[in-house]
Amino acid sequence: MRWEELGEQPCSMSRTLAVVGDRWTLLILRDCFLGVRRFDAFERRIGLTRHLLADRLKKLVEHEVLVKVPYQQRPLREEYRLTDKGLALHPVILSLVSWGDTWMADERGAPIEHYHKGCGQRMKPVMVCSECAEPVGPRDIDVRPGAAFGEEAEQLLAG
Amino acid sequence: MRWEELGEQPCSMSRTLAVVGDRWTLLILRDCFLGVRRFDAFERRIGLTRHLLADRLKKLVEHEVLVKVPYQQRPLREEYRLTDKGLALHPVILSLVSWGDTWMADERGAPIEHYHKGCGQRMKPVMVCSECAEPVGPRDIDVRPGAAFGEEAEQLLAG
DNA sequence: GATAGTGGGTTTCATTTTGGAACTTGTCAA
DNA sequence: TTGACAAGTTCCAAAATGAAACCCACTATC
Repeated sequence: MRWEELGEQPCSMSRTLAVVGDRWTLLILRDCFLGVRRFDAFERRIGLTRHLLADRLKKLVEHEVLVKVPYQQRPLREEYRLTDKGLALHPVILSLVSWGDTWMADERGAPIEHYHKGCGQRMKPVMVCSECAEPVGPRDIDVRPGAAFGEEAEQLLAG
Repeated sequence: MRWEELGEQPCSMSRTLAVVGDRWTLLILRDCFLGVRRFDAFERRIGLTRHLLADRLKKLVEHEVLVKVPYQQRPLREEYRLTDKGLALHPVILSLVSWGDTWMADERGAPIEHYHKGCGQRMKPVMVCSECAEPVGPRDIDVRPGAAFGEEAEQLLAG
């Protein structure tokens, strides 16, 4: 399967990965959430080639995860900012970082610590149910084909 | 930067991506959470080549995200199961799927619906603070270099 | 007014990674 | 004896990546 086909699958995960399922893309987004906005800042921080950086940024703009906003005229210079669609990826970044903190830390502990501005304490993100606010684990969720996806989804679930 | 270097960065996100930052790997993990365990089931459902599937499964086993468990002798057949480390990736999968449900759905709506076994309702996952249980958004978190990472992290944050 | 620097790219080309398809191995069943 | 099944491995062409050089519009410095 190719990238293009991936986005056409009847699966929200495949469609999401068609947009962000690439190590560089996710590192770019991590930096966006830390406030990085300019081409050369991404390049220096992430250490990927200009070639790929240009390509990934273009794709993120096409998918409306980022927008180019001019910050100076003559010469025209534009920076990249998260859209609402992009900001909505926050839980993805947060859960990736949190897993790394817990399972990939070396003897020195987590490289970066997260503090919740609301309560001031050092925190970890926790996933809860939108309806009853209880934490949700791997065994707590029932997956059912969406209304309009009877057949296709049956097949997927039948694997 | 190469894959190998990625895992050595003083960044939990990089380290996580060194393990799961690949579209195939994440699709494999999605299926694991749906109960898929066998080589040929992954192959049929995901549509990737046996070649790559073997490679990705091997890496996931090396990183202790999956374990091989025999389910029959003569001929020896083994299946792949999530370890605790692997189960801990649930929030990652959930947040990826949830983003796709919201931002990549077509006119037919989400392909799969999630129901919380605890309360029986259709749900979305929400990220909250482990300390005060309030939802956390992109602007609600302060990021500070971990105790032992003063210099390295300063550099990263300075970008 | 020549020279160097900055920001944001594009081009070129060798090296890696993928995709596709066929082949292997151990075992059972017809 | 032939076929099927599960879980891989091997081979080769096509696509993606990494490294480095080049380009362009301006500004600031000598």
